[in-house]
Amino acid sequence: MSSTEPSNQSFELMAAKSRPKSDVPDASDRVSRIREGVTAAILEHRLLPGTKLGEDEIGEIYGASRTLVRTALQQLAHEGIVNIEKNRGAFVARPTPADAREVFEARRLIELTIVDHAVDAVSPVWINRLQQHLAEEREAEQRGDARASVRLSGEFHRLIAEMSGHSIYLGFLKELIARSSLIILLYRRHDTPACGTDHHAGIVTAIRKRDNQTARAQMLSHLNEIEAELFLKDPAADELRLADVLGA
Amino acid sequence: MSSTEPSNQSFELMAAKSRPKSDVPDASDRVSRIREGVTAAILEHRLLPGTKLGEDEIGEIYGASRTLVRTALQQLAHEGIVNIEKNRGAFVARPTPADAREVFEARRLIELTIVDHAVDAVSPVWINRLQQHLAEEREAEQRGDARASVRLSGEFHRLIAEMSGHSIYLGFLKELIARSSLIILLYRRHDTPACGTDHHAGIVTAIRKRDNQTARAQMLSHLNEIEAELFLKDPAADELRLADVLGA
DNA sequence: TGGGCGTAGATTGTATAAAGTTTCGCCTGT
DNA sequence: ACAGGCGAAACTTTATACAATCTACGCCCA
Repeated sequence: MSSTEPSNQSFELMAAKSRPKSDVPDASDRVSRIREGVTAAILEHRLLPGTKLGEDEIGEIYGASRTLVRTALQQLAHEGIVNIEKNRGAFVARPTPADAREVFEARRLIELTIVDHAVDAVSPVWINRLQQHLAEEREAEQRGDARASVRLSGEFHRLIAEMSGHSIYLGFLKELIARSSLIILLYRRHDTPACGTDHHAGIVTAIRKRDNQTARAQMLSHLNEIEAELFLKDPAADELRLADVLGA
Repeated sequence: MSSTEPSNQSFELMAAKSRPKSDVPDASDRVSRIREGVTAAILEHRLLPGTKLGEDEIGEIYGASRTLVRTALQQLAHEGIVNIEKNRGAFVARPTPADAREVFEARRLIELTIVDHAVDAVSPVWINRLQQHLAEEREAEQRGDARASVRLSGEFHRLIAEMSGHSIYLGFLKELIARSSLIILLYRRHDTPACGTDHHAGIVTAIRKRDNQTARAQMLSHLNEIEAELFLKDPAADELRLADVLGA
């Protein structure tokens, strides 16, 4: 369970195992399919905050009944990237600036600790996987594929969390990364240069050298830089301000 | 949203608002009712790890259809206190010693930070509420009410998290507290003296004095003491060892 | 007598239908 | 012309029925 090698995910194993004879190939876990599809869309900035996620609509896309769609949406709501309003439906979450500050504070706290564990767990296999990931990031960046860049940038942090072997931190960080993606989409300043890949490379180097202090420092400055690129004033839409001032 | 006063929870407001005419008094949110009922049972050590949570069974208890029960169980599974096995059903989670170590490490990390925020947010209203809670704890302890003691002990930590005004830490800590309850139930050494109330009082005193360092130190030693009372060797049941060795 | 196989019962997974709520358009009255 | 209210459509929520799967008991055979 706390395997530190970059092994296959457990749910993949379970999926393969529990597919005995059904003629539908994806019968393993269709709700996971939906959840990961929507999550990927959010991480790649294809789904914008506030977008309505109708049950029929999604169900038709994935060929699933609303029962399955509903469970997937509830899981996403628990992860904080979807808001479910009673009798209204599910919407892509719209984090407030206050949420954004909380998310980044939590990321600093958790990811600095994760980096420590990652340094302890360093191995050739992991270094290999990290550098392979860096290559993917660079390639997407050169290709100008913004969507892939955003997604890979988040996956880098998740990779280090997996490397730490700390499943609780990993779960927490998954949530924080997904919310960060929404936050960046909402509040990033207009002209943002290619972010992160160099920082990521520096973090990997420090981890490879088992340089605890440098790795932490690099991660901290990386997160701070991301947050510094944000403009955390009241959201652009005026309705939001109204909702904040009057309602909750 | 980030109100630092001990106000009512937002969902309670929503519940009250969306109860216009229904003749059923508990119409607010029956799935929450189920979820909180089961959670309370776990926190009070009435439900033991491994207990089967049949859908029909729970549905009959709460007078709800399986649809709602299923929703509640899925939420609990996401919080890590219930395991759902495909085509087998839901069971109260049985944390491994490795899980226990992760939970307490995460609690140390998060609760030390939460205490800092709580010191910043100190106010007469909050001090009042904390001391009122301490009184409840002492009373339950004198009364010899073990179940109430366990529950209140967890609620103390949640209270400080609410005081910090950091909703993300609060959500994380809720999960960790619930899992801690299961861990303590599974791994606590036989003879355990009345735990915690004195520590809790010390923490409140330090917070009241805005003594940052002392508050952190008290919280740290408190958590360490709880973990020290645990015997984190392989679980009593041998099947568990088998499952760990062979399966995952 | 012990083990393997098959069927029956029970339980969960999924889909569909009924019920309740919200929203939007239209119509009427001023 | 505009404000307010009524009504229908769309959607979510909840319940129920059906299908798939697992567990357990009993029978048969070696």
